[in-house]
Amino acid sequence: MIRLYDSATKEVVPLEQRDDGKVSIYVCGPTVYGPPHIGHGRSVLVYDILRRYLMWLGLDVTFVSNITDIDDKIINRANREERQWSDIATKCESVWWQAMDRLDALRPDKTPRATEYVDQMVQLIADLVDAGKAYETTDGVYLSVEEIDGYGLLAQQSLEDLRAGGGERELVGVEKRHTADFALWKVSKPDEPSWPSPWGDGRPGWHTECVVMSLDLIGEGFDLHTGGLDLMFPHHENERAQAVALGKPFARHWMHHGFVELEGEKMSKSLGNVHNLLDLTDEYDPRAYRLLVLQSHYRSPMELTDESLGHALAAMDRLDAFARRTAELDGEADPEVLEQFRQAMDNDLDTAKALDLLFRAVRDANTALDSDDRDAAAAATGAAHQIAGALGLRLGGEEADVPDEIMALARERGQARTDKDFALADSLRDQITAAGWSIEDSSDGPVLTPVK
RNA sequence: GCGCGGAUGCCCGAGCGGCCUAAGGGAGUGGCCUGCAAAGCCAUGAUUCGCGGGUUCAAAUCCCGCUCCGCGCUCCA
Repeated sequence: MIRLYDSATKEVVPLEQRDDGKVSIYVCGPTVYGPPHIGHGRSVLVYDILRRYLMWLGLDVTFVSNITDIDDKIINRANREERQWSDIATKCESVWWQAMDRLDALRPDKTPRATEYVDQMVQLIADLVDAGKAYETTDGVYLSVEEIDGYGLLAQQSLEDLRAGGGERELVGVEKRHTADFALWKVSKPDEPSWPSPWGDGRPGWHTECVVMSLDLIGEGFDLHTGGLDLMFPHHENERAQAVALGKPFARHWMHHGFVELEGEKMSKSLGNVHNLLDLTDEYDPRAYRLLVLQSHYRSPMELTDESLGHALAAMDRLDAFARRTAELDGEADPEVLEQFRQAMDNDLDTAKALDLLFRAVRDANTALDSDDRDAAAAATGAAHQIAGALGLRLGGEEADVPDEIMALARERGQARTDKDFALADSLRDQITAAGWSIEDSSDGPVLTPVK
């Protein structure tokens, strides 16, 4: 069984499943108020890789990722730009999916939107109030964290230390009983979007959204809850607190991934060094980013530079060249390699090791082909394709349609080579190159590929 | 201030007590192959793992201190 680091226990433990053969995963999705940045990209890729691997193992995976389509940030932007908040949410959501598609991430099985769940959120908050775990103030409803067993589990800090805090805490909710108490319901100001509730018209707090949606769609005691390191506290802590307060079993396992860094600095909006994910995928083959994500461990910080992206691109070229060369081969994947792959992945998603195995398989296939051992080549090739597939790494790129004029030049060059007129052949090759194509002479004739 | 994590070759990054004379990728160099290339293959590269102590028969891996970096304690993947 796959073993993963659990942020709650700080140990690598088997991912126990609630139901045999099935895995339920809830990933905290984006708040749609702006374009996704490369940090979102890593998040999406990490969990896409996890999901594909579990599916490759033959498990029945239910993957839920929400869209937070109502939030202060959306409202603020709407006010600033004098637009409808819902207009911003809709536009940003479509851009989000566009970016995800470019990364070749599988769409979630379900994508609940917060606004579709307001009734259920109101119900949950009412239950918390009835249970004496939440209280009403003039600006909303708050959860009393002192009432929660084990609050601070994910924060890894005592309530006392949390209270001591950094000091820049915003002075919202001055009626709060404890600084760590958080809003379940926010009474809205005039002109703000609102929904009716027993505590006045308003909107749900962020932390309430994810508990309600996860429990509704994958149920109590679901298997895995994931997100970025920054969501551990307070967001996940607070989701859990609500479930605990109502005696509902929540996520059995917590997984958090590390940040993308740009030259040693965390990339965040406040630093202004945001790299738009769509810009990244415009400029680079998105597979290069996936490769980089695979190369580093999901919990480690990851450095992202033009240089590292360039290296990844070169590595992709190597994989693509391999795929082209082995396109005709067909055979059973080497079971020993697959077993090693499984062991690596089961060990807290050791994707770096998995890539190691992939590249070794590629080299083995090439070597076997060089010595005309087609059986060995086919076994290694099969393993390479299995691994790449399980990691969501598409090899070979698209079959390029070679334009007639390029084909004509290639044919002319072939004739020139047969005639041993190498000066002409070389000048034809120069023309082909200038037109944006590369030509390789393989044993099966020339291979034309567009230069990216 | 409190809590958590990181520092490995030219670059990115695995490894987390002996199998490390430290994966894999990229870049470099030399060779094989090729009409020449490209692709591919082979070879080469850290006597060393931020710094200083310590534990151990044995440490990149454990402990202590220091330096630098990141994350959380506030909205954030």
